[in-house]
Amino acid sequence: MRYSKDHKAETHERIVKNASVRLRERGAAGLGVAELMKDAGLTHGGFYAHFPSRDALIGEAFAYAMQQTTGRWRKRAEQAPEGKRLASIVNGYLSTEHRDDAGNGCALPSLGVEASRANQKIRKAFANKLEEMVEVIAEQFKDLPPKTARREAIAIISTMMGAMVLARTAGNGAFSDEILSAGRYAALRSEEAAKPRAGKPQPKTEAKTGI
Amino acid sequence: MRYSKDHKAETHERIVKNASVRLRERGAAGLGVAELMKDAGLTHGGFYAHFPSRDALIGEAFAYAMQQTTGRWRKRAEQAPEGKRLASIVNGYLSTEHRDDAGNGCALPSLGVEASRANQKIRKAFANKLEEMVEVIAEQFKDLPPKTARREAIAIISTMMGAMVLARTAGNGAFSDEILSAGRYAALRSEEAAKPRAGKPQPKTEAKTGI
DNA sequence: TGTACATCAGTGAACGCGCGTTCACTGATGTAC
DNA sequence: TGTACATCAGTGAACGCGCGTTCACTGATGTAC
Repeated sequence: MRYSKDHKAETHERIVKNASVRLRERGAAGLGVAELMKDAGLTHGGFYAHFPSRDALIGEAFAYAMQQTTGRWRKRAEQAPEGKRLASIVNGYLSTEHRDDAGNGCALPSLGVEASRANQKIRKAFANKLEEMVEVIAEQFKDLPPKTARREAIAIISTMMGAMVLARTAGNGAFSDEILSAGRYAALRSEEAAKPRAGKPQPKTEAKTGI
Repeated sequence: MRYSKDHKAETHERIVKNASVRLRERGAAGLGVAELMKDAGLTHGGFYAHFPSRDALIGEAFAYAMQQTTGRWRKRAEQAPEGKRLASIVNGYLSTEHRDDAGNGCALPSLGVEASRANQKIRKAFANKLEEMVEVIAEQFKDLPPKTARREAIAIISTMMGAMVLARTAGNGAFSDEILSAGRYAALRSEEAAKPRAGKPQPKTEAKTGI
């Protein structure tokens, strides 16, 4: 059979999107070429008309997951009314829906560790996307000096993604819900504490090692 | 050859310990039976005299990593002088040494995601160890009501492990160091903010979804 | 408008490598007598 | 004290399955004339 002009590109994209969901659900070790092609309604032989190798697809699937993630952060930051943006991001992030749907969720908790073990190309791309996320959050702290705003942003992202990983590890019962709740609390408190306000001293504890 | 009474048990333990380091470094997908036996100075055929299957070893390696992790948390909490315990834990955790030696480090950032994808036995064991870690940290907040102390503990652990994952993803340059620093700052600020003190209102932001 | 040919996304059988697993064997030392 | 036998942790060749990859082929539609 012969197909319309964009047919191949559409198929390619469908394979990558499916793979990106599976990648976030199960990690790279859980991705089989045959299964991915079946997901896309094809047989495994056609795979190499789209990708030079399985590794190449995994690279694209990583990239897609990361790009989708940063896009969503931006979108959410833009759509929420000013002053409630961080709360909107944090509450959406540390939700049971997000916890229970890793495949369509943020790439940081599902792929961060794997990215840190991957080849340099993936690591570098991942670090770049992380930088973007830091900037999106840092923009919510316009009153603070840039370095301080970045510090706040990094802290919030760390807390959110850490709580998400722990919540998923704990399953979906009371303990897991407690983790999500504690994470929301801490991330939003972070925001409170960071707002410079008359008469409220900045915390004095500072790092002792590692820099 | 014939060996001393404890020889087999010692070999078994050596294999498990090596595997646990490799597991934290590379994840379960990176563990090959032949390589692990070579690490222990043996040939691959003898593996099945020690373990019924590769999966069984991975289970033991998981358990060892988790048990070692909780043991260290306890030890560090006991050894530091009162009042500096949390700072000691946080600064030790979010150090470049820990970042650059995942194989001998905390099981949460290296194995948490993988545990959440593993079989129920590993998941359950992992969640139990996480509970222990929460309790170790919660004990540092003796002044707070138990539920609040747990919330603080969970927040600190989330921030620490999240920052560690992100720092490793970012490599070992300036951005990575910045993440460690921001994590230490936030985790220790969390401690400050949690201490009930006259005239200082508790933060009012509360979770909206997910519980 | 109709016919012959080219194109190329997709098919499915087959290959081959890596790796988990099996198994007959080894050989040093402990035990029985 | 010496001899025969039992034990069993470890050896290394071989098996076989899963899975990534290759390749000759298909067949519907576009293009040339």
